[in-house]
Amino acid sequence: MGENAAETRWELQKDRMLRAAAQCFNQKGYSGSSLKDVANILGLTDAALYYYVKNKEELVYLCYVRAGEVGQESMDRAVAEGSCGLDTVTRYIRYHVEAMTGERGPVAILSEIPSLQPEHREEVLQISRDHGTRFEALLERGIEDGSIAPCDVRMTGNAIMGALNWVPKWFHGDADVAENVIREFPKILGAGLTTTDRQQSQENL
Amino acid sequence: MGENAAETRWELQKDRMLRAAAQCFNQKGYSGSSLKDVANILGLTDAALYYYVKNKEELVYLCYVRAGEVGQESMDRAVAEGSCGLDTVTRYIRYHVEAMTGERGPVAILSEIPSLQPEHREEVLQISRDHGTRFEALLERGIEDGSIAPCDVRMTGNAIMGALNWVPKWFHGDADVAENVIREFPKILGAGLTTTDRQQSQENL
DNA sequence: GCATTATTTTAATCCAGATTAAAATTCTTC
DNA sequence: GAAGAATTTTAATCTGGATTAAAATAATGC
Repeated sequence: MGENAAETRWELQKDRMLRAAAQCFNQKGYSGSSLKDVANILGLTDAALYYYVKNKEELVYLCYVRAGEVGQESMDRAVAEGSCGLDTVTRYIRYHVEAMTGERGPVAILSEIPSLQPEHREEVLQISRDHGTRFEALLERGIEDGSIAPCDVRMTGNAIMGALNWVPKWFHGDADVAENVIREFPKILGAGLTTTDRQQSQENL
Repeated sequence: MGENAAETRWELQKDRMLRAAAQCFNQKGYSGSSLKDVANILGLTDAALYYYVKNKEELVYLCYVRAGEVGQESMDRAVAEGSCGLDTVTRYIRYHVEAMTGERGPVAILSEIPSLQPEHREEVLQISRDHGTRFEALLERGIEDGSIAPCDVRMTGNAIMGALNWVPKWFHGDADVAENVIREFPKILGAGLTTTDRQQSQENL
């Protein structure tokens, strides 16, 4: 039960590699990132990566699993510490953004799931679906306890998760920017959930 | 002056090709999409695509230019028809979502900009930046005319654009779903801009 | 119907970048 | 400081999918 932080050198290097890969994939795209690019960031040779991973597909796969873990951690913490539904959702947004822009980053954008081999693809999709379902459940809880105005939880979830998923696309490690995201994202995304004046400016068209 | 709809067969086919490519890239990713995949959708052979485009890079490039056009159209229309700043922003969101999920879709996600050749990359980046700037200007206008609560326009813009940019990732043409997005996205994203109760549930951490 | 142009296919190349095997280096332990 | 394991590199191969050239088919105007 004592396997929290990576202990062996191998595990440490592997985690470094996954971050380097995430950085590459987010910035250059999957096809635009050669193993050499990833290896360069680590000061290694492309062939060295094969000591940690079977092939490029497994590298992406592990990036995605890691991204899923980061999301789950944020959600777990939010659920543990949140009071009402809205508070929990807002915390999730904040914690998730904090993680992505901070110690756990960079986190890979799940852009290439279809390139994964069937078993890996299914697994990642399942993780992703579960995460979405968990988030929608939070929204429903908020609607029940009255902290969130009634809404289509599927679409609302899509909107919020979209905004979050896109963060790694434009965030490149600037600490000042990180501060701003952490402050603003929970505001803009959370505030949209409470308001009752939803129908305004919807009249015509 | 009179070049609105594509007229020649060549232009029609080319537009069909761009949509097919966007669909492929969004679903399978760039690397996961072979020219054969794109050609199959059109009932063609991969080599036939070279009649319309110099190479795969240009295909992506044109997809991205087209995506930019769709965004601009939505913004133009919103600016033309909107009243206050908030109304314009809300309209932009609705029009953009309508376009992406409707007649102009599918629209490519700008995931592989770094794979473009330098000139193309610069051009697409410029289009993308301009679009972001225009959107931020809308937010500022709304803050000035009092319809939008003061906020970090850069981050708020990132949040909203992220939610929008992610749509093609999960929307695959279902008309019922389209209805829901069009109804809910302006609500959730627009409502977050007006509220004054922004600071709630921000106290602790 | 024929000549010309537009469009697509067939059948090769061609190549960057993934992958592999063996050798070299570094690290550990006694 | 030598044996053995862990890690990385060097130097090849290997390959899918992009690309190309020439031929075949379809469309159009006369």
